[in-house]
Amino acid sequence: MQKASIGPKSGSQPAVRADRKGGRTVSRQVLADHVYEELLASLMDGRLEPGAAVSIDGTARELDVSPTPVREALARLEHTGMVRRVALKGYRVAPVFTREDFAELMEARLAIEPVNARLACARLTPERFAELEQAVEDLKSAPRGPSFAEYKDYLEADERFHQLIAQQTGNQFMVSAYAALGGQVQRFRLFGGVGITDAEYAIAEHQSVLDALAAGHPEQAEAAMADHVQKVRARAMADAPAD
Amino acid sequence: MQKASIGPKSGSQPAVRADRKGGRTVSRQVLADHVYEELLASLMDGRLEPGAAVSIDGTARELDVSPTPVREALARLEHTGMVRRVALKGYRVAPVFTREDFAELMEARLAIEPVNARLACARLTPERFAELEQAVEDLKSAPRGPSFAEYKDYLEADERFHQLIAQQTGNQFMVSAYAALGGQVQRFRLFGGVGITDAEYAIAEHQSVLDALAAGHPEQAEAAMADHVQKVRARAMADAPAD
DNA sequence: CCGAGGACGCCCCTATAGGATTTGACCATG
DNA sequence: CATGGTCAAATCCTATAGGGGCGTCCTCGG
Repeated sequence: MQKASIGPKSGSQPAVRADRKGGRTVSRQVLADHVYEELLASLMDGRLEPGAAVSIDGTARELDVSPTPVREALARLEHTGMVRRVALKGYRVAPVFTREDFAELMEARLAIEPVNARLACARLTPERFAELEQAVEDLKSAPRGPSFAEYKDYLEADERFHQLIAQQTGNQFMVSAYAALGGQVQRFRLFGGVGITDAEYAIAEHQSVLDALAAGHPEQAEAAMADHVQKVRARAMADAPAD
Repeated sequence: MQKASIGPKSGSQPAVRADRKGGRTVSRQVLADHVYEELLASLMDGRLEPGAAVSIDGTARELDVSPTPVREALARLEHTGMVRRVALKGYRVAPVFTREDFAELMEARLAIEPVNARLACARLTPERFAELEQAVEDLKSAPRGPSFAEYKDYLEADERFHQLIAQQTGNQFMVSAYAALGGQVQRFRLFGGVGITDAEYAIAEHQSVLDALAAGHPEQAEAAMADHVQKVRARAMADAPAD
């Protein structure tokens, strides 16, 4: 192994590296975690396209690690639905969504996200509310060019908003239920062809949710979120190529 | 390695075994899958108690495999919430539920399962309905002794009923959303102290859901399921030791 | 044109080494 | 005698290296 990188002298570098951030040891990183995050980032920003093979050995070479941590990272990743595994054949990036997949995804979001909004309303703290406001601000100010790279920030803020609400429920199960969907939603935003036309309306809808939360009206927040998800679905079903 | 089991002569047995079931090759099993299922079974039927350490090396020795497939199995298992991992410290079986955890779990079920019942109603096929009926029958006929082992079948049928409804939605995301909760629910049934007193009422509630499905009334099915989950919560919160 | 054969790549798993942490015994001290 | 501290062994996590088996692709000869 050992490509042209900082080569340990004999393949026995310390198994663990104390990653430091801001001069303080954050939490000792394990190689598999690093691989996981690297793969996740590639998945989420479109570097790894749907259907592409994710070779264990290849990834290991690329990241200059042995296959074992890559296997572990992929095993975790599989559970998110972003990669699929076929025994003895390896991993592939999950295929693009069909219209049916998308409809199912939105149906699931519709079951979960309005409830999240309602629950979040009851437990909202000022700090968390500020974070939500920030996310909406970022949505408004993010550049929205025609290429993916140009509105990556927009997508990121969108995802962040929904994630924050899930976290705000204070319910670990709702958080992970949303997390399971959120990754897919984000991937769909990238590859499913959600147009930028989405943005103008979506911002207003996010604002409505935020307003309801600010006013402390759980039912209204729930309704606003349901409305948002339904409209996202309607817009996407209209825009998306009839596959 | 190599304990006193059917010993391959030099540590190079075929990496793959074509598992046969009913005379036909089902799908070639990978060792990691076997380990996964073994661990899952231990977790679900109470052999592995909450808080217990799940050593990689130890499990490997016990199942007579090398650590690598165990690592992979545990990595997948972690995402189910049944085991927790601390970097460089290893895996432990997730701790017992607190009252708060339980409340959160039921809140999440309340968000997801009634929706499942409603969706399932629309897409119910006769075969699947028969399976649901069977599950309720099994609930009624399962022995309900005082020890865990004696009403294991009861718990299994209970879990099966809810799982079938999730599958019946035809929505992959709802299936996995429920799956994420189902494992925890099952574990709580084992360790959380859901009494057998639960059974008499629960059977009637399941029957109500089934009736609504049979009648083809989605809203009624949704309401019946919501009612069931709420009552399960109420009974458990009353029974469970105030921890 | 086509089929056989070999080379390559990949998955899966074993064996094993290194570093860290815990355990337990043993000894010195109050 | 009890107690605390220290050092060594055991245990565990983490990661690497390597090998077996299988599929695939490319080439080369008919």
